[in-house]
Formats: sequence, C-alpha cells, structure tokens
Amino acid sequence: MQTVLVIDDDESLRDTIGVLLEQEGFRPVLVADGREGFEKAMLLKPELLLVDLRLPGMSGVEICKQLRAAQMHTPIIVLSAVGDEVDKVILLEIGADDYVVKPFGTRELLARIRALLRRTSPDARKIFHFADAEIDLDRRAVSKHGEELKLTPAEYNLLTYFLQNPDRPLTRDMILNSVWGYQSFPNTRTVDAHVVKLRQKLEPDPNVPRHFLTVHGVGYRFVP
Amino acid sequence: MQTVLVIDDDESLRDTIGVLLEQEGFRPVLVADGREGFEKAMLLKPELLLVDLRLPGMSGVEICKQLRAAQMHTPIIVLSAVGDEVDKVILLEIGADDYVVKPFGTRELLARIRALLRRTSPDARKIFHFADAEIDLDRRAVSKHGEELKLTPAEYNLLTYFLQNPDRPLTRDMILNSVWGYQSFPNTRTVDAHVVKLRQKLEPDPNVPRHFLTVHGVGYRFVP
DNA sequence: GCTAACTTTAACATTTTTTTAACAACGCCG
DNA sequence: CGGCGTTGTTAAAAAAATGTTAAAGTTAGC
Repeated sequence: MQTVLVIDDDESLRDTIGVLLEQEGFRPVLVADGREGFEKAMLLKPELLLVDLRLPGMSGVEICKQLRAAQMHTPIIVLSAVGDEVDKVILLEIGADDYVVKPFGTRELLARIRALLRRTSPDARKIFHFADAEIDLDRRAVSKHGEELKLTPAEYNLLTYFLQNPDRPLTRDMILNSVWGYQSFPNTRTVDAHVVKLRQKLEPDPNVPRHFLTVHGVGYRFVP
Repeated sequence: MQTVLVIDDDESLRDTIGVLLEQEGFRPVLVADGREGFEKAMLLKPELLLVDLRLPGMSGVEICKQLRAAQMHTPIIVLSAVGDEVDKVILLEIGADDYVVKPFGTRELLARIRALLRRTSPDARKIFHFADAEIDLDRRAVSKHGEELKLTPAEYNLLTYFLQNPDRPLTRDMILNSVWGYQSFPNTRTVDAHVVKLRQKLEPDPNVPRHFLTVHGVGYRFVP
C-alpha cells in the first residue's frame, strides 16, 4: 500500500485529507509540525508528500529543500493558502512537483495525487539493456529494436536469472534449481532447449551467440 | 443534455428549482423521498445532484455516504436549511462538493451549479476511452457507440481495476485481491470468466482481443 | 419465500507452452 | 584426423493454461 505523508498544521484539514486518502486506498500519516514532518519523511520514505507551506517548526520550503539535498526524490505536492505568495518557479526550484491552493476540492487533490504518482513512479522501473534489446522487469516486457516480443514464462524466468547473474558460468543444475525450482526434475536438456529459444529471440545473430555463451562441459554464461 | 437530480421534500422549492433548471437547459428529475432519491441516483447516473440534508426516507448525509461508498463520484451540492448545523469538514468528509444555505437566490444556485460542473467535468472527471467505448468512472456509466451498456458490479469493478493499471501484467492474485478483496477466495477461474464477459461486451471483436490481453502463465494485461 | 440477476464453479474444448527424443553438428583430446 | 562426449536444433508428444459454456450456488429485491 502506498504511504502518503501529510504535513499541515490545520487539524481539521489534516483529518479530512486523512480520511480521504484512507478511502482511496492510501496509508496516510498525519503530522502537524514541520520538523517532525521532515524526520518522518526521512524515516518512512513515503510514496508521496503533501506539505503545507506555512508550518510551525520548519517551513514547507525548507522541508522540500532539505529532502532534496538529502537525495530524497519523493514526489511532493505543496499546499498553499490563498494569501501566500506562490511563485511557481520557486516551488520548482525547491523541488516541489505540484501545488494546490487552499481551499481545494477533494477531487482536485485526488486527481493531482494520482497524476503525480503516475508521472513519477514509472521512472523507478528497472530496465535492462543489452545488444539491441530492452527488458522491463516490472512490465514483463521485452523488446528488440523497439518492437515488443513475446516470451513464455520459462523463457522469461530464465532470462531474468541470466540478467541477475551476468558474466558467471552457470551450470545446468544451478539453472534448474533457481529457475525451475526444487520440486521439478526435468531433463537437463530442457535448459539447452530454452537457451536456444532465447538466442533465437534476443541474439542479433542466433548462429553466433554473443550474449548467451556456451561454457563447454559446464553450462552457460551470460554477458550483457 | 445534462441531467440534474433534485432530492428535496419541499414541493414548492423542488418545483421552483425544476423550472429554473429547465430554463437553463438541464434535464431536472425531481424526487421528494431520500431513499427513492438514492435509487434514482444509482439508476439515472445524473451529472449533478442537489440534495437536501433533512429528508424523509434517508438523510442527505446518508445519501452522499452511500453513493461515495458505491464508487459513484457524481458532484453533489447540499441544500441546507438555515437552522441546520453545517460543518464544512463533515460535508467534505461525506463526499459533498459544495453547499448552499436556504433560502438562496436562484442566481446563486445556478452559479454554484455552473461552477461545480466546470470544476468537475472537463479534466477532473475521469472519462476513459478505448476502442469505441467510453467509461465514465464517476457516473459508473459505460457506453459503446454512444449507447449505454449494462455491466454487472463485478464486471464494472474489474474494468475499473484494468483502467487504473494499464499496460501492466496483472496476476490473477493481484486482481482477486484488489477487485474481490482479501476476505474472499474464489476459484481463480472466476477472473477468467469475468474477463470473457468484459471482452464480449467491450472488445470490437471478442475473438481477437486487442485490449484485454492474456499474458500466458501470468494473468491479464489491459492496453487502452 | 419466490423470482431474477448475478457470481462462482465445474466441465470440456482449445490454445500455448514445456519437455522429450532424435539426430546433426561441434569441440576437445589423443 | 577420428572418436566420443557435449551441445544445437527441431518436431512431436505431453502437460499446462486459458477460453467457453452452462449449470449450480448466491444474493437482492419484491
């Protein structure tokens, strides 16, 4: 579940947002004090921060700056009161990702939260590259020359195992254990058959393997 | 034409609002009873709701709560009598978007209606399009070629989940957890059965799925 | 309590994937 | 260079997963 840290000294607003977030399936953490909020942010590493600009203890601006300085890239939405002089440029400079002006509708806030999370989270994806192929582990998507290609579960599992153990000779037993699991005991040639398929699908020239190499008498070795 | 559902037990006020809305190009539907109003809301899926707080059958507060609980996000304006204790925060919590205090001028009411519709309809309103279908999440309404089509609750929930997680392979477990909830453990084939139904209702050609794709060995993937 | 609508399950058909077996090709070693 | 074990390759058998349908089980509303 995604944690959202809310730092605002207006108690009723804080609670309202808390209830709203809960309803929408987030885990809200509510804090009134600026300094306490900053510490919670560092500790909890929430998926999103809602920060009031005007705060006791430590201003919203300061919180943003410090977090960014600490290499914390949590998306931040700034809540600003209508009177505050809000300069978009300044907000961007201090590392905020979006802002809403109080009073705001709950739907607007939710829309912003959703949009921001969608906008920021995909970047955390782990994407492997080698040869002209790209493997997006989260999406289970593999593409070559930008064209999506289909891998079967066994192929995909084998590929991820190779990706996680590059440059190392891997015996068929090791591969069977890690990829197929202990309970199944297929013929060791099964591994060979699947390596062939990976080569066919991923090697620039399947007849001259450059990434899925054979280690004669041992097994296989993957070089990125 | 935009439908506005008015739930108020004061007949003369109800009629006044009805005439006003008609003049302004809306399609008013007038109801006196709270429970009846709630049912009409679920059935008609109006673009806007005007709800009196004090109602026979079912209170305005209850109507708002229930609608929101049913994932119906139609904008709601609460009509409150001058004596009612109205707490903005409570109104927000129960899911109301705005309120006016009786007695109010027709121009004020209209202004609020217009403002709220403007605020909610263009961008904040989540309307998904794919193939020749349109899904209005807020109104829980699905149409194909402009014709409304009926989805059962399970189908709708599943669709919503797909819409909110596009392009990502979703395992049956993930789907069961998110759509059916933790407490229920139906056969995994339940998901399959419902995917079939969604395909039948929404795919241009159900035999060649282009949006509800199966990821063999994993689950399903929705591409808009 | 009855009906109608919906959900779940079970059964069977179909599709996709995995494994195996067979043979060809290769590499190492004398 | 020739033999022997290893690997490449392929197609078919076997297994697993999914599609589909209808019947059984639930639930909600009257």
